Amino acid sequence: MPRKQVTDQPDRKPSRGGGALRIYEGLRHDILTMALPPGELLDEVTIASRYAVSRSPVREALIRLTAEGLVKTLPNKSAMVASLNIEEFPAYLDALDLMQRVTARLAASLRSEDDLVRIKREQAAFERALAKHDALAMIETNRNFHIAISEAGKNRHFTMLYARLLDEGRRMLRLYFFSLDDSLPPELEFEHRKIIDAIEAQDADLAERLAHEHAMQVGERFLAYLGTRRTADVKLGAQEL
Amino acid sequence: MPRKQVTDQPDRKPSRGGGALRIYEGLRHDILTMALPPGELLDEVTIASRYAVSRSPVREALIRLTAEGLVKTLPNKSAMVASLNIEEFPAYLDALDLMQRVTARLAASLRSEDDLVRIKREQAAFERALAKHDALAMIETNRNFHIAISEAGKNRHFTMLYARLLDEGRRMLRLYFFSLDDSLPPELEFEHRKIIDAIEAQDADLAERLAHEHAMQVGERFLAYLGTRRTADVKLGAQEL
DNA sequence: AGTACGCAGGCTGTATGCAAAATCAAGCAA
DNA sequence: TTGCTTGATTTTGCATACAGCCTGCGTACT
Repeated sequence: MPRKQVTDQPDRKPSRGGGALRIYEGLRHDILTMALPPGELLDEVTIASRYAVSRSPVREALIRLTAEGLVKTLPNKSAMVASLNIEEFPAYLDALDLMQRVTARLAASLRSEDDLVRIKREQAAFERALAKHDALAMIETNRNFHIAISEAGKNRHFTMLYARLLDEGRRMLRLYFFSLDDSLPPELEFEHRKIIDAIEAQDADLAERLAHEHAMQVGERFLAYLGTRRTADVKLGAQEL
Repeated sequence: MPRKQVTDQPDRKPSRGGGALRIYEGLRHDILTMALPPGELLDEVTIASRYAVSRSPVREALIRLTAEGLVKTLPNKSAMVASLNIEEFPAYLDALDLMQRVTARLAASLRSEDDLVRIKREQAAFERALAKHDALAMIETNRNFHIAISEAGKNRHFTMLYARLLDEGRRMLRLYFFSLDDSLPPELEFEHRKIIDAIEAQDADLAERLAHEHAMQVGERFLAYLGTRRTADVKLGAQEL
């Protein structure tokens, strides 16, 4: 006879209500890691069969992702993964900079001891990912580090926008890391640590300035990546360009 | 014989896809105007019957509203209109102030002539609503005025957060206007005009300062409203308090 | 040859059906 | 009276059914 289930975690039924959430998180993860590249078509029946559910929860997940801006949908047509528009990069960087500055400043002023230990824990996770050259983990832990700072600032609205910006950025960072072959300029680690020190010392002005510099650094690195020309030294033979 | 339809607007079928949008906009409007007060239960079948559709498009609308934070939903329970949490007011005001400042500054720097005429058009609509003592129209045109400024700043992310904040604020303003019996201190009109002038003159510093003062004014007015005690001078008879 | 039309297939938007979960009330026990 | 259990009812979450829109291809016509 079938033995009684004691631990209820292992093969517990998807507990009514978990379906849509599972798909939402799955799609979200795949989009942010670029497993689903920008422009990829997300037709409902394909996704439904992939997750072994009906179209209803898929639809719910797509609606939520659309509301977050990660998915675009045209009426009566398939949804698709939102593309990252390079022409919006300046505006993106402006927004990221401002949020980074304001969250760092607020965190320095309002942090509790608990906030501090959480920030340090996230930074430790980031450094572990860095040591392992695990690009995906780096991106995710970097995001979590900054979110932890933002939450120490205790302003829901700033945290929400900042989280959206950082998630949007995850896809750009993914491109960047691809180009770096999963190794990373370790300055990021030191920049993070200096920010932590400023927050710990409750020096709001310093925290803001460091956060600003950090944002500028990230922006410059990404621009430098966009500037890399891998075919510049390829000899193209006799024809003149 | 039935005459041929030439104009296709009048009784055109809800054109497949309009259903969910109609419900979304309807609910959104009712929530923002407090026709649906915070905490109101939104059960799907009731709404579905009210809009004469099935539960599917209702569900879509509720999901979208939930993603926007206007509706809260607990698993396996009815959705409800999100409550405005008074304890979050300081954080709200911080966010509103920052967004107002940054959008005004950007608008002053980046505005085009078209932006300017649109801003002035929205302001004209606001002044008309003001003259008519139409509280609902005032609230809506005020929002549109500020959104127009934000869009002149040409940063999608700021505009998005700002729009959310202003919409959230519409519900608080509604309370405020209720207390004022639809009359409004006309300083708002002059504050708006001064901001427009600064944007027109492309004086970013001035625009930011005025926007900041405007935000502070609105915050103070709302706090003053919260401070009004209408029963303070009521004689309660013999019993000592 | 090139274009317009039509039809079939696929996909989305909406409606409906069904079962798990929650809520409520009555009944029972303490 | 109070608290707990139980059954009915309501409501959500998911599955399925159906209908309209879009696409693509084939065919006929210019």
